Amino acid sequence: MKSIASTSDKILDIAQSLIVAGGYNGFSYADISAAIGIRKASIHHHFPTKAELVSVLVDRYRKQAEAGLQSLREQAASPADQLQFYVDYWQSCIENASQPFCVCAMLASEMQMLPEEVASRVRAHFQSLSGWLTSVLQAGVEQGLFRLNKLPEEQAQMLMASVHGAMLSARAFGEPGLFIAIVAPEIARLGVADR
Amino acid sequence: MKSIASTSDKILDIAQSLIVAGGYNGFSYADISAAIGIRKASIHHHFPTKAELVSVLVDRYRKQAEAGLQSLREQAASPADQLQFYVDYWQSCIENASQPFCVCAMLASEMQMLPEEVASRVRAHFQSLSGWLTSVLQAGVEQGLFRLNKLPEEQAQMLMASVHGAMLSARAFGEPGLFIAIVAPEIARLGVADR
DNA sequence: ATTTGCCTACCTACTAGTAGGAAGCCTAAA
DNA sequence: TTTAGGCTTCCTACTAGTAGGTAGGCAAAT
Repeated sequence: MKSIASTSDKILDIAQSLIVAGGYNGFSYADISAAIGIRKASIHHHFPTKAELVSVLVDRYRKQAEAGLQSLREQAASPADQLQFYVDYWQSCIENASQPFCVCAMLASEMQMLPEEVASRVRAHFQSLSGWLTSVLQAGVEQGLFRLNKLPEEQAQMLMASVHGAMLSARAFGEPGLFIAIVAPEIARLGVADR
Repeated sequence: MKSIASTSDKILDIAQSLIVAGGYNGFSYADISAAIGIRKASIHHHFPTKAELVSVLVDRYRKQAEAGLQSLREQAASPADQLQFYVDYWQSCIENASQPFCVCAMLASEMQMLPEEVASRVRAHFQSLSGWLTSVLQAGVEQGLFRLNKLPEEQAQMLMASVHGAMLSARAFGEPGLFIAIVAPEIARLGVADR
């Protein structure tokens, strides 16, 4: 139970939800200020520049994501379950609107005009996510759970694209259920023959 | 040969490229002004408000897209070719960086903070695109070219998500070739057994 | 005694949008 | 044929508000 949340954590929390909603240019220090009842200048005390704030934010997000994915690989029974938990996580995020989009996917769409320090961190997240997916697929193949007709890294890229595209469609249509409707068949297809 | 381009067309052209790069909040009237050598106020003459400008822009984009997709269905030999031409179009756009992202996909990611008049138009594009894909898949099934294990509309949603996700990945990794690497196997998979 | 966290007060640059006028063009009446 | 009106397009000059960011002070904790 983490009852206390430091001011800088609160700043990052609200900034993250604002980025998820509207991207890098879709929020301002004034927005954060209004949301957590602190003056604009005080936010600059914690994060001198916007680029720095978002860099720290992405670092934090990456650390959380990598920890979560890592513990999934250690705890979940099989590679198939690991994938299932991964998409279930996003499904519930989207369904209850808590975090209805990946912050790095959001930022990736604005890649071309992101400060370089942010862009490189977003790229790094994409790399580590595709790496995780690749290794899960690889493990699944070795255990005879998956039968891929592509290399694991290629299949991982396809899967990742599906997940991000499904997020986008769910948002575009305003239908949260669309996410799992698109992604579920995609992962089901990896199974060998199946029951 | 359309040698002359009206001022309002030039405004829409540059606005579109700016949106593709940075989204709705990623450009300003000043940016357009600087790019085409006209004063800010003159742009307001053509498009009184930003929401109106982007609405007209999306309308124009939708008309072009629907015309293009429609003529594809009339001209391309088979449903398989139609899909191929569709992804080839985007591949070349991404490869030569002319239009390296769908303007509606870009706007869809910002859906939550778009003016309603813009949001509804973006939704409409997603609907007509998924409709086109559905009917092409349907025709392919009827001609014995495709064997789907999902309903055509479900398969169309999956395909659309793949395309948008692949655009995002290509952008995130800064590797244009990633787009076709993700999308090509996805459409190849639709074919019956194959040669 | 210094650091931390927040404040007031301010800055410059930029945002979308407005007011009003000048120049050119099209049409139609004189 | 000329001229008058109206429309289009662009301009300069401006507004109120917001952007990210800074300077300096004050109080409490270390």
